[in-house]
Amino acid sequence: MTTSDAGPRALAAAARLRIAVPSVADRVAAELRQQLADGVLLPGTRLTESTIAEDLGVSRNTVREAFAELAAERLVVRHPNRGVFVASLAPGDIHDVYTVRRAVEVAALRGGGSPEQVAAVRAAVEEGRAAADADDEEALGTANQHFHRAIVALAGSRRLDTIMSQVLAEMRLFFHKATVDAHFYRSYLADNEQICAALEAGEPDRAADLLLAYLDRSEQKQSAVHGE
Amino acid sequence: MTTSDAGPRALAAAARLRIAVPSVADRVAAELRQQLADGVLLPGTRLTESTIAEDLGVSRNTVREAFAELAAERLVVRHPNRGVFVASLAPGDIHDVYTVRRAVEVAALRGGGSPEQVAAVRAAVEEGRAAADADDEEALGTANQHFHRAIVALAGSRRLDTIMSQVLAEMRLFFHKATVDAHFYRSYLADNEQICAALEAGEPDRAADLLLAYLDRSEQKQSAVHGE
DNA sequence: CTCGTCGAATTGTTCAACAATCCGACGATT
DNA sequence: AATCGTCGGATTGTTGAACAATTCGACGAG
Repeated sequence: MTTSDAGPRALAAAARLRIAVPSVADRVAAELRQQLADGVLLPGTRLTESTIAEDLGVSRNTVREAFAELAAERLVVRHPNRGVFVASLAPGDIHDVYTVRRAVEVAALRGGGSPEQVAAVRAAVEEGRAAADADDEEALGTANQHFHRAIVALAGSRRLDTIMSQVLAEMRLFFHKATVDAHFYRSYLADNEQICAALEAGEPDRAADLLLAYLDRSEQKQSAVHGE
Repeated sequence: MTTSDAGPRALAAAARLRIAVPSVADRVAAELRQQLADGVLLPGTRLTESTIAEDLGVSRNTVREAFAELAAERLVVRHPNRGVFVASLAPGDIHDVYTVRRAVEVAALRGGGSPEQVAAVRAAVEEGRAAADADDEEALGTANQHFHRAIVALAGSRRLDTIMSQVLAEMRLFFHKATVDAHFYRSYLADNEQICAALEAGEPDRAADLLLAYLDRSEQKQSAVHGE
């Protein structure tokens, strides 16, 4: 046996270290998730099993499993016997999503957090500031997500983290309309700074109140942009 | 065409009314969920695809789809190439679950709620009282779940409701040990009554504080029962 | 006693087939 | 002309079989 074919062995080693190599269905789901986040697939778009199976060179059954993953994350909806469609959020859904965010983020923030966790929040704030200086709207958006993810991470709960991830993924679905406004995220910079400062000052309750006000404002903006 | 074969047509009618008839995979998932809740399948048990496929008279692929559903709900875990196992919660997971409950339930309760929603909470309290009078431990447990579900329902958020449903489903997985103590749920009756009363009195914040204390106590009890 | 190898069992994935369902188009009836 | 039923194509839901990849335990060599 020669040493030239490092492929299979490297994968096996990775599997042992990382516990597992992602399955094909997982990779398909990841690819679709990416396209959803990038806005390649817009809300309401129909996803045909056979088409995607061909495009990605996998079996229709595998695509089906990927759909199950995405449906569980609410990124797509299944209409029995009709197909799966990219999820589209109604005005009511916007309020619903923000209700979850208020519950999760405020609770996490109110609990304070370890110095390292607080430092992560600070890092996200600085990341946003840097993006703003560079006029990089895209980086500004992701920095904002990092900020809110860091806040939830304060609670140190795996389940809360995944809930937040899903909510953010859902929001990316209908954020594309909003990002046309270049000043959209920028207005949040000051809020993030204030919240972070309050947290660092050992006043998590005040920080939580600020966050609550921020979320209410954000919801109003989103609702305004999104139809009535 | 005769009128004797009402089968297919009845199903079609149901489909039109209910939007859809549950798919086979959904029914398989429901069956497994039931067995998990009933304690027929204990944590750590391995679920073999072919066995379940035979037992339920469905295809292995369909079982696979059902597994995907359950995995998304964290009721089972997939070990790649090894199989799926009934999820078992470590001590850390208990705290994790209660962290989610504190975030979700307290936030929902603090928001108050419509008179009908409050009435639903009251109904759950009375349901528990009746079960206690009848010495029906099982009914007492489900009444308790109804109570907490009703609290979350105060927020009127579909997403929060499903999150709560999943958390409760997870808890049923490791509650079987605890229910040996006949007085386990009974001790919660007074708490529920107090919380409900505060809510009805228009003091949601006080109710939330009571609930918070209740959840902390509940977590301690669970941790004590469950290993260290 | 440790290590490597072999083999059985199970999972991951594909493929092909068929029933059930949906949807649009076409045509008949009023 | 508009409405309604019917038909046919396309897609999904589900099955069954097949095969590669992987795991795990057992067996045997050193």
